[in-house]
Amino acid sequence: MEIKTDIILGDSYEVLKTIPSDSVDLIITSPPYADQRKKTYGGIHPDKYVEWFLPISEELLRVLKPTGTFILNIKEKVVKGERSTYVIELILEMKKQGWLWTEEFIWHKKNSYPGKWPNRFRDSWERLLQFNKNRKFNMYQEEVMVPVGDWAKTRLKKLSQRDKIRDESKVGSGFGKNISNWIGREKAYPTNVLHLATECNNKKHSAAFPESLPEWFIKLFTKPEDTVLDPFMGSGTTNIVAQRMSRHSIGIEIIPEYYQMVKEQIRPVVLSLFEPKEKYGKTNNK
Amino acid sequence: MEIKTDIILGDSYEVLKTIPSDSVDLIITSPPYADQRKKTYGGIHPDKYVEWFLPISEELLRVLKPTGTFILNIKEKVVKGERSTYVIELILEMKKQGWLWTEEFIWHKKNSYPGKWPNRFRDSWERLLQFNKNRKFNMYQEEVMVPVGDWAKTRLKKLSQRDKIRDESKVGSGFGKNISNWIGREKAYPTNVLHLATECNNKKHSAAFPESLPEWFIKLFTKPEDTVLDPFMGSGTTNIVAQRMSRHSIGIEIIPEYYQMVKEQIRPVVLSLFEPKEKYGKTNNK
DNA sequence: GTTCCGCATGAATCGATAG
DNA sequence: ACTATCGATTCATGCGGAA
Repeated sequence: MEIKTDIILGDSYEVLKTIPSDSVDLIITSPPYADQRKKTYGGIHPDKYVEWFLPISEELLRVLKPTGTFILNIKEKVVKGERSTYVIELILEMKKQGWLWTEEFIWHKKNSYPGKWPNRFRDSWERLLQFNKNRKFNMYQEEVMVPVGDWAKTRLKKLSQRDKIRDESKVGSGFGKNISNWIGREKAYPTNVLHLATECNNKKHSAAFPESLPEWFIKLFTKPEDTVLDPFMGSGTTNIVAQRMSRHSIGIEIIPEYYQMVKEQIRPVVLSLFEPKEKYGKTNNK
Repeated sequence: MEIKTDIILGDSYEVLKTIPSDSVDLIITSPPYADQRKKTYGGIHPDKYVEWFLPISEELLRVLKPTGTFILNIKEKVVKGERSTYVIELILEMKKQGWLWTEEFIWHKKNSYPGKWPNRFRDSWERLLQFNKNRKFNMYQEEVMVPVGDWAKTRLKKLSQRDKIRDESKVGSGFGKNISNWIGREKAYPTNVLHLATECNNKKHSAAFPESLPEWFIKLFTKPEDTVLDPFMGSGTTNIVAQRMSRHSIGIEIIPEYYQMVKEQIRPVVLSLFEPKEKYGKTNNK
């Protein structure tokens, strides 16, 4: 079996037009946010964002298989003290195109960008909008069930006490948590809130998500040898993870520097296929 | 100093019209969601929801002080496998009324409703939309600072060793009740993600949100003797907390049973003021 | 007086069945 | 065809009773 990882240099909209209809199982991307990353993408003004994105989402709707899923990582920026509305306007417009707005996951960024402002706190979450073509789509829930170890850990952190306190607290009785409730349990289904830390080890690229993010959705929505697409590849996280997980993938990037960087990162992995199996090896240097 | 807690029986829109303009410092409410709580509130159809809410938000805009804040707790339900759009439509319409959509907090509900479905996970978050009249508004960030450090780790270790631990804090992430316990430690500002469990408390009536939720926003956006308004009072959580925190408050409720229940819960607390101090006594029987 | 175990119960959602 | 109701699924939490 050979996994094909197609890295394409060019404008997203133009390249998408060359991709066959109904050929992609999962689209996962983090497009340039409005007016962000000016140096690299030129920055799209918040007022023009929807207008700019709609032709692209139209093409994405075309290339996605009927059973496929589109995960859009996005967050509105603050303009003049107010949250912009381009994201929610985009949702409404994409529905008009025929997309189903199936779900909105929350990505809780544990280590959010530091800073202090007089009238707001640090922004530590982003939207992960799930869109589909049909009500029926492929979803492999068992693949992302949380194993005991991780689950118990996260629970333990938030655990308060095993000793109850009745009335000295304002909020009423304390927690009487029964440890046996989770010990011995093997797996549980996750929820629509994802707790992931942002990775800050990629100095070159301006806005990349952690590998665990595409990994989670690739596990959830695809099987090996399915095809994953990232129309705004950036540092190529999606494609690198997809290849490691034996999924075909396509990455589109307009900036030559990023394109080159990903190209070089992909190559050694391909070569390693001719060597003894090394599924999750350190062949790609992240 | 006497704290006034006004519990009013009646239709929200009608009662709001009797409240003076620019008189409220904080509005925090959780209106009946579309098609939810049918048994008690009749249920508003998703398609009619915006239309139903807009006259009310118009009045809320009038009664709020220029420096005040409106916190709206809401979440869209799933209809035919898709998320409804009435919440995002509401945001757009409220902006047309003159509201500023300042921020969106996420309430991460640790104990979300159970269930398993082929195409979605459990919904474990809700929106806490912040609206303002002006870009400048009152915000007392220091009041909600949370302790940082390794105390959680230490406690975790003790816990695993089955030592006796007394912990009056609700959770370690921004809603500790006895923050004074941690004076001397370093403190940090919270983020816009709140971690709270829903309270499944009284057998009779379920509270819309846990007490720590209004408590947090009351601390953040008001000072003692300010006025808090909840136009959909329900079980009166907001008003009970406001009174305990020495804020005047107004609660509006259309269901006589809830109205009566809150009335009875408020009275004993008021009376206790004439007795020796009993700040966090069992006067309110939750 | 503490700790542990069992159990009821939710601002849920889907699919099937009934009018 | 379109709404109304019901059963099944699932799990964190609070509480009562037992060890």
